[in-house]
Amino acid sequence: MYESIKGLKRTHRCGQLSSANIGEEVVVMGFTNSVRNLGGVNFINLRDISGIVQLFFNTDTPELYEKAAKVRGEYVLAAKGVVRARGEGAVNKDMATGDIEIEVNELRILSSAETPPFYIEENSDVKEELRLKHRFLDLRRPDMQRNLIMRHNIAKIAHDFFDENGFLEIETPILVKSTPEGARDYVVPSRVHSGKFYALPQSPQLYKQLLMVSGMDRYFQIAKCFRDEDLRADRQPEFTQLDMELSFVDMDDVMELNERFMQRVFKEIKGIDIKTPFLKMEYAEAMDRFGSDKPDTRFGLELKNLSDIVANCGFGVFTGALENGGSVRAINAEGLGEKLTRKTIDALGEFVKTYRAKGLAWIKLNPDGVQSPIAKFLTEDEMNVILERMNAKEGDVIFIVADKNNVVFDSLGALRLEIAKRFDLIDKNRYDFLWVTNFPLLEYDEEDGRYVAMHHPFTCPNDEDIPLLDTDPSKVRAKAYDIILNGVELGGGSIRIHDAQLQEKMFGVLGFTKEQAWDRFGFLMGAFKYGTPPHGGMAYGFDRMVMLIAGLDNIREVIAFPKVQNASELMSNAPDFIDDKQVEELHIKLAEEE
RNA sequence: GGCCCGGUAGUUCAGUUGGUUAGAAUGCCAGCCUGUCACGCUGGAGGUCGACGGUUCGAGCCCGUUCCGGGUCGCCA
Repeated sequence: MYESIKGLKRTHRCGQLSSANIGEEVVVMGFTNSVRNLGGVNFINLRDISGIVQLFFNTDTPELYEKAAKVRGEYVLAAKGVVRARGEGAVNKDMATGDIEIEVNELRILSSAETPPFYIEENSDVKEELRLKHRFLDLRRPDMQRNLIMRHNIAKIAHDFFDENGFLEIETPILVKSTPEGARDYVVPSRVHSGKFYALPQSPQLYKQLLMVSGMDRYFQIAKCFRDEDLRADRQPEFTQLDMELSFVDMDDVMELNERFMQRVFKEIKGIDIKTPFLKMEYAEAMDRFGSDKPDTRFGLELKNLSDIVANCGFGVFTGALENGGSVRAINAEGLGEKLTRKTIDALGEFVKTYRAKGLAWIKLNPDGVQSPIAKFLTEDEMNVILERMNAKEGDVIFIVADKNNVVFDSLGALRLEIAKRFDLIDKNRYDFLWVTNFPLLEYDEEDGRYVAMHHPFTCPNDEDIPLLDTDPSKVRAKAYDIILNGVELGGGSIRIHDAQLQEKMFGVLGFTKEQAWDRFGFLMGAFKYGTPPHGGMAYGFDRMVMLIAGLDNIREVIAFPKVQNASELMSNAPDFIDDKQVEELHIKLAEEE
């Protein structure tokens, strides 16, 4: 049963009303947040996206009172009435509209409601699984509404900012050609072309570069992207990029523009002044000092290389790692000696094992001297030089990992963050922006036995490194840059190759034959032949950006309808089986059930 | 694919060494109540202990398998 809205026009949102409206007749509509019927007088809190306002009923108007008495939680109501001040002692200071109420003279029940499976309230501690099954109810909660409002506001700033800076928003296709490089593609079978498939875009990369060839000059888009890879707290298979590309620019131009963009976002959303220019750090330095290409610079615990000191020591684990081309590196947990009990140190040892480190050596500087399981392998001299390099003093604990470089960096980089988190070393009020630049262009893929692009195959090498493509590709650095905020990769980009020959050469280094390269990317290289502006750009992980600015640590909190860990959607139950007829039309055969 | 954590009234949780009829809070339903705002008071209903199998005289608890959810490593150009 429901009543018609006919003839009623909403005049205010609930949260907009204040003592300034006293005496006005208003119409509000919303959800029933709570009912307090005292018998003879009844208060209903009505909620909409703007807030909550109290409706007043009593037995002076018996029919209205009876009707209001039937209202239950989440009923959708329209109420017409007069705003009035609450009496002395009836003011609720904890409520934004707590000094007023609406004395209702007309009530319509626009929709009744079953009792929801969980309370609609802020800071709900209900299991996420249940929230996601009833996401439409979860999104009634004020904190979720705030998150999506913030997301909207950031998107609006992006539209304004890029518009003001000469960018055009242009949509690129969702059904695209599958590209072999990079993440796994989501594919869509073609009905018209038997045996052929579209892919969903991992990013608008090729199209935005073609738009530069087209002379569109500056492009941006808030673009849906898809990658068929496993999820994380900050990763969804379907996600949103804030994507841009600019003609006639070099790295500095892209970075300067984006610093102004971030400055504007932080000013308007959080009222925070961000200082520019941002710190810039080369990839090699970031790895060396922080063991990460996205360092959190809000705290110390920097890595130090001990390889030269222990090169000839008596500890086989160290010398073995060095003989295999690895390194021995360490961090100093300054002043944490008392908190780092044997049990905690053992736990951290287990922690680094998840990053493939075989063990975690440690040196503890107790008041009564040095304590370390590896002390017996080191000469007094070696120990002293280590302590000196680590600036170690009483109360410190030094952690050492020896292995292949990538394992040392991964495990110590992660250990550094883990210690900071455990012992609360991070100033949560800081916003440390950082550009990481000069990435290697290529990395060697042991599995495939060839070089793969670290960023993507369209990234331009540093001008002075181009000759190295023929002699030592691993040494070539790229005109690539990532923007890091508090140790989280907000986005990244590069200056692109805009020359067909150089692009062809790049594919050659990646192990493509000329035929393969032209078959897959010919439309790009062909386009380059007709005159191409130098161009570059970047893309932000938009969901992640909103998450960080909202101070959250889970991306699902800023996505209206996210997917869960197995990439399904609990509310609609996607993905699901399709009709046999659909399968047939698509010319595909399904594997027999096992 | 690996590792770790979780699943008990609608919800959030407790449940001792394996032992009577599985509890609490809150929500829900009914009655009373004219200034509440976590309204109050009285009463009531509400359970496939994720599922399946095993051990046992006896399983929410132990064992195995499996499903679901979370975190993470691999993966994510």
